[in-house]
Amino acid sequence: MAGARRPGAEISDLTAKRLSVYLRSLEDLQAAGVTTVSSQAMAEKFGLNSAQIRKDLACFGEFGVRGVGYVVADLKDQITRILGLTRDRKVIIVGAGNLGMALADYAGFNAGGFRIVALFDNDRGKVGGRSRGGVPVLDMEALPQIARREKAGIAVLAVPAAAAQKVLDLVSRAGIKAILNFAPAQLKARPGVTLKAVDLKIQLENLVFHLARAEEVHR
Amino acid sequence: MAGARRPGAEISDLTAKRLSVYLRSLEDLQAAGVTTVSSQAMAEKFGLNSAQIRKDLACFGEFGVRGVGYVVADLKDQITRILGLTRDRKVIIVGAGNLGMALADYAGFNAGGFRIVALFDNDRGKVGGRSRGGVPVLDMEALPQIARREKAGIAVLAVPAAAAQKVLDLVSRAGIKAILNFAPAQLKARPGVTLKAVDLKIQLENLVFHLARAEEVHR
DNA sequence: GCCACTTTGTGAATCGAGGCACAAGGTGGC
DNA sequence: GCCACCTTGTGCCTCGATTCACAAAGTGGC
Repeated sequence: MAGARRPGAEISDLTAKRLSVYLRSLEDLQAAGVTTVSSQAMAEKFGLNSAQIRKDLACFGEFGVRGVGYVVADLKDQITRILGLTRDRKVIIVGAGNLGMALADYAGFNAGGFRIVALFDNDRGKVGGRSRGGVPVLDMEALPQIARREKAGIAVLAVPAAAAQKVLDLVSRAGIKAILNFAPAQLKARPGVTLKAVDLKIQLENLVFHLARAEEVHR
Repeated sequence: MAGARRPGAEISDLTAKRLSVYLRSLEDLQAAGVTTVSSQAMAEKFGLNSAQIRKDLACFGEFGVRGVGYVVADLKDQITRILGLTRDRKVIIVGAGNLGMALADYAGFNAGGFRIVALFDNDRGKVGGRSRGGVPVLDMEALPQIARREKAGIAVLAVPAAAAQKVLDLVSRAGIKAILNFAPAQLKARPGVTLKAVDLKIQLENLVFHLARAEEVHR
């Protein structure tokens, strides 16, 4: 049975994130020549509950074979399809500072269906240059036009916090519907736009919080 | 009633993350000259429920004044103390590739009580150099010694996925108890070590998932 | 000093995610 | 073809997080 989707079922974001994890694991398994895998085996591999894995997968159809498990190659294809990774996606990065430049060249970003087409900055000194990996730095004013022409679906914000909301509005108006924000600021996206934040400072502070608690108990 | 902590109460990680968000907001308010703020006002500021904010704060004592709200300066100090941000923390970064180098110079990482003392890499070609911002790149073999001498509390992993688990074990053995992992891999930390993952690929894939769903509905 | 008003702190209700346990369904041996 | 065995898919339960709603407590005006 092919791809019997259930359009009504609302998928939790947590489930979607786990699907990415499963996919990565399946790629490893496939590379290792494994052809089938049970939910139990996958669960042990990364400290999850096997029922959870089965439930996550069951959201989208019945991919498993009872008594056997899941066929690695099939499941990989299914998840790839579910996640929408069947076609390439173009990404633009706004902010050509340290972080923006590094992200532009970061291998993890330019693989697996993602391609970074341009960096944007409003600093005339940076415009016209390229990242070490060759991604061009363009003027912010060209963003709407380029974004539409290239059909960029995703924007990464690597700008200072103070500018972030303004830039978010700009890229939203340019028709981009998915945004990854690295700026340390709580932004508001208009409906229909998906906004994810990667807040490094909060992550660090959270680590310190755990450290401080551990020290306290120790005392 | 100064800092009436409740040692028994277990604090959720979600609460701790929100405290960081509150702290940032309080800094803004203080800079803007605001002296008191109500939970209601903060809630509106970033789309949260006011009861949640009050409950988060109530975990650690009674900081508010009924009928008035919270005194911005006091609350800021309290949260700073709760999060353990009263003293500086030294951070090491493992992996001097694009990402590691960028993180070393990233302003958000070298502020607010964090200081990056060194990068480590096992590539002899990189060892001996410095990041643009001046952070030295040292040999991986020196890591345990340097980490202990500098009393580094936090390690950031910016190494390839294949090496990540090994590096995690190494820094754990060096006495580091808090680790931020950027490698796209599911790692296992020993008990007593806090491990947080920032998985950029999963974030991107998650965005694509939302895009794909939106496109589907559109059709 | 008293009262109307505001906002906190918190018990109770609600909601959602994760885990358990088992019936349903498929496989391979004979 | 039948049977013992294995693993999926799923109803039910548990637990924690969020939200609601209200009594308690402080403020400012008069």
